[in-house]
Amino acid sequence: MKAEKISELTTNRLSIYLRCLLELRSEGQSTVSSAALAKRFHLNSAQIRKDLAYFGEFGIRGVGYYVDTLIDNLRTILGLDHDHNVCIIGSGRLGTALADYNGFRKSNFSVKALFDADAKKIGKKVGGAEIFDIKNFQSVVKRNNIDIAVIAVPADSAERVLELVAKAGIKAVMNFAPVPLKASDHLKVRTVDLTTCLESLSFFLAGTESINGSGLKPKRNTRRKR
Amino acid sequence: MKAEKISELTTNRLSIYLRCLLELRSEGQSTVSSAALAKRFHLNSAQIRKDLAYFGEFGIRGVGYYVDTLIDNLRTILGLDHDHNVCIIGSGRLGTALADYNGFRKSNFSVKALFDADAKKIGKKVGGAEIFDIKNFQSVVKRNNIDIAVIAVPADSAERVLELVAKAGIKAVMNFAPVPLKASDHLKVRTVDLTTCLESLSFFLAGTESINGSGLKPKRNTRRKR
DNA sequence: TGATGTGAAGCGGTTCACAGCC
DNA sequence: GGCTGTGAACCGCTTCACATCA
Repeated sequence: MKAEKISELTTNRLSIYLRCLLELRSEGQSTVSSAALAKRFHLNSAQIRKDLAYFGEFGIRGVGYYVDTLIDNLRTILGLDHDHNVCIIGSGRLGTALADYNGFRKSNFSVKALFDADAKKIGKKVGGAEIFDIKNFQSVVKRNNIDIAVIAVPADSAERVLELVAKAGIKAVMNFAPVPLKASDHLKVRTVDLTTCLESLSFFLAGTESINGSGLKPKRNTRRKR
Repeated sequence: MKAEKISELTTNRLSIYLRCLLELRSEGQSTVSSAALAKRFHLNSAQIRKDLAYFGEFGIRGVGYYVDTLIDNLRTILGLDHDHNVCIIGSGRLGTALADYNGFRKSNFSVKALFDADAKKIGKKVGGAEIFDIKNFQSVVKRNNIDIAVIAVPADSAERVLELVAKAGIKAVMNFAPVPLKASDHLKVRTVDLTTCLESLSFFLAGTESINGSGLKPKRNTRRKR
């Protein structure tokens, strides 16, 4: 049986839809049409309908969607109808910040453990979770029913850590190390690459400078033919 | 003059290529072919060539690319041939973690200031940068030549902060608030949405459970026709 | 009437495959 | 011979437009 052939883009949008619907519900709305949802949150109505229709017929023609039931359905689809236990590998600046970060603690995700190789850190607590020795990775993962791993180690350790994660049977990984880890079919990796993100912004800035400045393209030796 | 019609996907890849080339250089390689680069880092050779060719003819047929000169060219293209000054708005857990985070301090990006509305925080130092009152945003930005803003405030303040950022003339924004901020032509926003990322992983996990478990799809009321 | 669900068209990005050049 | 640069084919996602149904 194929895992799923629903693109990451779609699942990301489902998450956004859920968030939007929660906002609407908090405002007391009980139904919403795809058009209204789209206008309110700068989305595309056809895309909303298509994304949702992939999982069932949740809407009512002439009416729209019931906010409450659509929220329930999205939560089920996204696997948010049960809790997820998260571990963070690497308790440097980023790792501890993430452990402490509210976004991870809210909703259905709770950080159950951190890991490090540095003996001085082991045993300390960060945001309610203990730092364990990476040597005990597998047993701590099993004991705490951890199903999501966050990789927050330096680039050169990331590959090795991923193997460890895979061996422990974890199937979902959020990777903050600036390396393109290759996922297998049974292990999904989402890489959040802050450096790439910044450099991409820098590229954009380099382009705007030429607009505000001389009108020349930024200096690039870019004669098409030499 | 059009800003650029180069996709975000392309610029992200340019950043990756640069990183890969730096690694090759540190290993003493002086030339590399697109095929070798692709194989080594799990990329696609045609895509590498196409991405690079967009900016000039950097390669030599029969040889490949000179690592050194390609690095220089990529740095120029990405606007990394000069420094960028970054500010972080919101000095909560995430904001301070980012200020402290090495990834932001390395290379050409340096965090020059943080901002907050909480009087108790103002004046404190985080990772070498001071926390300023958000009221003085514009003047601090000007004084420090800040050209990139990181938004690390709660969702409900993000929109308001973005206006402030735009008004101060900043054109590049990295957004960690879970809201789809809409960028204008002159202001580029990159949103890093950790919640969406996690929920997308959760979706994937919900799908794999059916494989390991009963063979049934995860419980969704997904009869196509009712 | 009003909004969904969906085939079809459109579009952008990726990959192929090869002519052209070193 | 080897590898780049690039038109063309391909593929997948997005958007359109409308038949369908409450």
